[in-house]
Amino acid sequence: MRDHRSLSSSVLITKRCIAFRHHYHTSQPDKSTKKPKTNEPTTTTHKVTRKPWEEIPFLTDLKQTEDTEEALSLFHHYQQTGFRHDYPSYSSLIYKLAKSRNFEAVDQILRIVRYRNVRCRESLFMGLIQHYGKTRSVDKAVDVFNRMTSFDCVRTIQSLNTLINVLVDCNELEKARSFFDGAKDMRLRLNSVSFNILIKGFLDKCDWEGACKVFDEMLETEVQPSVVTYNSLIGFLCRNDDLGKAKSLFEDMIQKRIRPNAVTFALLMRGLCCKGEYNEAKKLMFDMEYRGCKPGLVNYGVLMSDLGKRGKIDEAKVLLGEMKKRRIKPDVVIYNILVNHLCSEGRAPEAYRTLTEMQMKGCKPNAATYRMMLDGFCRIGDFDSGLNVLNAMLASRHSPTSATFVCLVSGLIKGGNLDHACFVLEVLGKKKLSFGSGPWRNLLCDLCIKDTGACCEALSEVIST
DNA sequence: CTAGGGTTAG
Repeated sequence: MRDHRSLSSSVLITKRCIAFRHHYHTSQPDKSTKKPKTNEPTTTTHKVTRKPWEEIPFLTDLKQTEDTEEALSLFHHYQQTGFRHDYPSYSSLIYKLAKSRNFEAVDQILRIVRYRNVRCRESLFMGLIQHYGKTRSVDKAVDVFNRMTSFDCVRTIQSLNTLINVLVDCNELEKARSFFDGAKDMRLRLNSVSFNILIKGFLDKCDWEGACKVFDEMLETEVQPSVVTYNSLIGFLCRNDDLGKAKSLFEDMIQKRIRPNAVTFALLMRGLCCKGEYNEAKKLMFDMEYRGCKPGLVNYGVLMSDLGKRGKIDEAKVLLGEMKKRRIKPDVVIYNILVNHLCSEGRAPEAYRTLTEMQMKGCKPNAATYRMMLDGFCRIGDFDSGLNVLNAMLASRHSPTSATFVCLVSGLIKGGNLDHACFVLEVLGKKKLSFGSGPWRNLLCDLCIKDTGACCEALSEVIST
């Protein structure tokens, strides 16, 4: 019972935020809104630490809108009331639009930006290139890169690296290479990051030789390899069970006075774990400290996930205690390791306690945490708890996969909890999510056994949309 | 901007 409170209170908080936004919204965006009355509890409690840009009313409002259409109309509304937008306005809006994949609107705003001769920062375009990368729109990403100088923006090696990275991630290694080679013509100087990205590209294709060639090229052009360079290579070798070569690279970097960091050791530790040498890995963790490198979250993560994989979750929990003793604050990933393995072993209630614990420690669960937790409850057939997690999840603006939706609805129907099944279906409909006809048929079968009208209506409603 | 413990999607 106690566990449920923290989740439902977060629902309440969100509701308050919405109410607050509504209030703020309807008032006129002139100077009077900038300084709200002091007896308004919302504004005084919400903005204890106020960032400078939050003084700008448009940005304050924009920050609280989730819908892109709403964001756009807000933008135009401010403009009509005589508010003069400047770079912070444009860039925040563009970020928001790009994040929700509304690229037509992005272009539209960019046209205004160019028309008004607003000087743009490089980071804006880097963000855009990355967003196009996520949608695998390679050509659009290249296009942004080519056009950015026309926005009175200085292009540095950072944007080129961003583009090369997007190309590599989109499996366009040849294109990446040609931009890499074109750096000189753009009067940009390749740095270690550029090389590291290319090396990653070859390693992703399991082309060790290719990666080594780039590495040699790096040395020839006198670009110093960094820890990251070595970590990429060592990581690959450890993943592919070549610990011997990894160790010699490790020696190589020390000889070159490039200091290994916590990640380097984590990679080697993982290599050891993969070979079943957990104890050696743990020894290495103590050894690293001796070598002047403090163990961090990554290192504990390696050990904990290895224990988890082998079903020794309780030992992993012991490590959690060890971390706390050493004043290393566990983060989401560490908690997720526990939640993940607890759930897959059918220990969902325990995982749930872990989830509430992390919340109490001020560590916010993320999409993965909620997904694992919800799936975990579905797995053991505790659909009411699952529903509870779903609510918390929605309150923090995350969403389950449609497979999970199916599982949850089906379970609720079978348990005779038709009201809640309807609720979940409505959520599904609102999210405009859907799934194939197979799952629908199964749901209908479940329903037919129970046979009720209300849920049938909900079903057909979702089907029709 | 690059490496990394978990996971993760239309």
